[in-house]
Amino acid sequence: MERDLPPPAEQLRTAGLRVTGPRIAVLTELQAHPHADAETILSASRARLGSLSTQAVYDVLRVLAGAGLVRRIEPAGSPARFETRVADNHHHVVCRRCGVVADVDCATGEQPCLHPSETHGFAIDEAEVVYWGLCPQCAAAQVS
Amino acid sequence: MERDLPPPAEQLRTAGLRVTGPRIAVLTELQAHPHADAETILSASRARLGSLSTQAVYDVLRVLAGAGLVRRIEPAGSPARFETRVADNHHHVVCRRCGVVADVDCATGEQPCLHPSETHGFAIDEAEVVYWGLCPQCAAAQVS
DNA sequence: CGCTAAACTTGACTCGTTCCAGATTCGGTG
DNA sequence: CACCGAATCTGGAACGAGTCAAGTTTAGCG
Repeated sequence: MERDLPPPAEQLRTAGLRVTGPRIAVLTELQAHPHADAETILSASRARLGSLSTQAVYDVLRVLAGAGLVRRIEPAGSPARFETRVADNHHHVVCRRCGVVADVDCATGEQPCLHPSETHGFAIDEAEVVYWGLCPQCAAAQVS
Repeated sequence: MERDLPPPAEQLRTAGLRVTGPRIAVLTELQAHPHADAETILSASRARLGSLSTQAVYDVLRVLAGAGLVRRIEPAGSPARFETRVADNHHHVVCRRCGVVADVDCATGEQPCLHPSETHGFAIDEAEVVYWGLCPQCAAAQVS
């Protein structure tokens, strides 16, 4: 499931971005723990570097998202989460109870539902699918 | 496109909810202007009633959503929006630029993408699809 | 018609995130 | 290897959206 990704420093250089400690720390952390929110990334990266400011993390995440190195997802009722799987068209399952997120490969090939029946004249460029349900742990907890 | 809905008071009674001014005002406003956010609903309902507290609107919306009379949607980067189309399985197109929302009927029948390739053991009960793009107005504005 | 739980009011407050301004550090080109 | 501008820091204030808590009103049953 985890593909080999180029090391963070190389990713940054390829994207034409400066290679800095905070950026490497954030990218590394995100590759290790996908779907983390800003606060989680902050504390993990801070531990990794010794110190790191809140703004630095938000700045870095915005830059990385702008460069296409990370993707920002915002499930309803949850703070924004980030992931490094960007190239492939995949979707997410979100647990209604604990909010945990898992990746789901696209059900119907490449661009799945990108062609709705009627578009109202919109120029559509992305179809985002979120599956809602209960993760195994929460489902078990609910029964008992 | 707009189906005949029972009047708000009747909807409330049928759902076993008390019939109050704020609830009728919110439902009426929402039927007239789907995809409105809480703030818009608040000011419109306030105008309709003379006065209405912020909290009342959030309370009413939560109760109505809980009773299944309205549906809450939260496109990323936008405050929560509400609509009265609840029974049918339909999705939304959201404009990246201005945030306007439009309804889209489900492309592939009843429960469209409700069966992803791999569920990671999740008990999935809903598939939510959001199409991202540009509305006709914003697309035109971008070209010029 | 009167009671009571449900609904509403008011106002303080949380959370996640952004912005601001100036001081400082640091990556990478010349 | 020195410089320059981008990146980051400190820390603060501010934001929008929504919630909590405690007191007051009211719908609707009996």
